[in-house]
Amino acid sequence: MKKVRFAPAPTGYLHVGGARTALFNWLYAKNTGGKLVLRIEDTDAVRSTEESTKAIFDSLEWLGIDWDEGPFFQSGRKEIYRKYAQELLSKGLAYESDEVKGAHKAVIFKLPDNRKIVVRDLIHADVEFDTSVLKDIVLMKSDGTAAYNFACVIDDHLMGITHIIRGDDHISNTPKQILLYEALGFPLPEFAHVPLILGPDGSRLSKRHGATSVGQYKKEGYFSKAFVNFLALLGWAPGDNREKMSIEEIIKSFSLERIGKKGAIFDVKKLQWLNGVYIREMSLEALTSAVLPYLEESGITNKDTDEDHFKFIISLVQERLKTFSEITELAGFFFAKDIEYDESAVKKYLLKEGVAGILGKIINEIEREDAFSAAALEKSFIGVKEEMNISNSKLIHPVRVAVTGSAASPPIFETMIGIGRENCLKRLKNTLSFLNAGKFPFKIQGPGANA
RNA sequence: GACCCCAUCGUCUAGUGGCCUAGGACACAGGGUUUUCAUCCCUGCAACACGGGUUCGACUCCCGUUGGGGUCGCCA
Repeated sequence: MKKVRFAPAPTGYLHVGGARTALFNWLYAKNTGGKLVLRIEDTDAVRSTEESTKAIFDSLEWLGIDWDEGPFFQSGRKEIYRKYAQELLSKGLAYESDEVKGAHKAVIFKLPDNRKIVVRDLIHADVEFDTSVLKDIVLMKSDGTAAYNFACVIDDHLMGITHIIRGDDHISNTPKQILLYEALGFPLPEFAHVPLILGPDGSRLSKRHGATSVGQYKKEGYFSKAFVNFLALLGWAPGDNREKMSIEEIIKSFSLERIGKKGAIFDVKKLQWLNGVYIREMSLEALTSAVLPYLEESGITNKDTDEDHFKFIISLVQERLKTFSEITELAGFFFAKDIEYDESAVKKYLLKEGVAGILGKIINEIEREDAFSAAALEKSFIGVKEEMNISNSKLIHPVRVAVTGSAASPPIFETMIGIGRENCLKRLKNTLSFLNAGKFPFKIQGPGANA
């Protein structure tokens, strides 16, 4: 039985690189019918925090990654590490440091001279190191806790890990760990070092490239299934051109052999596209509940809005959404008390000859008609069009800007129905008075916003 | 700097010596549908880093160069 592990240090939120490592481990376990162990590497008492641990659990849960054993905390296993350190000490393979840095004496592993260590890696070929380029390995720190390479080796052995799947950045630790496996008399596990996730400039993905924590992507309104799908395709490919894959399909096709050796740049554009694909396939119910928190948070939901009406509005923007959070931008005007206008839309469609007259006419037509349906609206629009002898677009565009504040919206009749008769009338009249006053409440353009 | 890893379109990748005038997806550009936007459809753009070998034949194998990345903590 294969057994893998995910072993994050709780010194910050779950990084997307860590998330992918966790995912690959999880996928490997699922694919082979093996087990996944979760181990929290909190030997650094100063930097490890409970919040981080919690954030990691939250993110793993959001991603849908569960584990079969653990979580084990290294902070609770000090005695175990101490025992093995003592063993190496008494065998003469390790020595105590003379440097006094803390309450204890650090225990350090003495490296053999000029030995070649070959790391057999499932992703890379064999990688050879010479011990002459390595330094002695700290086993126990002078604060009495175990150092990474030591705790890692002992735990991986004691927990029965058969395959160590971890980031590429650990490859240079591996020869040291192999030496420790040997010294301790532990059998060697298999290693698979997956390439790192890179930022747009090709260097390791970090904060300066933008969002790096899984929590951030959740917050920005990405659907966990889309995110996982995207992550799986970063450095791994099924080999048959599939892009959108269900988690079951991914599990079924997953293999270590198909993981690439090259670092992969995190392409947010592709994530957005994939997220849009998932959103378009969501049920209205699911999408509505996914999107609701964003509307509530920005305070634009209208409590009077009934469920069906709400869903109707969601259905209008569903295919336009790339992330859940965009709902406020795309559907905010349906709920807003007073709309703000996009400056360039006003210039383009409202500040034109005859627009005031056209808006006045459509107000009349709508007021004269009791019904407020697509059919009724169409009748009103045709009425104005014929009476004023104007083209459809001469009418539709100004009305759209008048009722939404924007030049882009879902189809005009549905949009108006979503806004409601009274609100439409009110906005039309407001627009008319702004037009007369020559002054509009313009939307503040955020950075990157385009008219 | 030392050691290690990596190298196909801008990006993610397919490709394991002939199937390659190198395939798909994202992005981008143009067009159609929608008198808006989005969706959808069509078209286009665009790559084997370079130089040597090996071979009847190299994107695929070997060597070198260049470029990029990672690691060099009593952090993990």
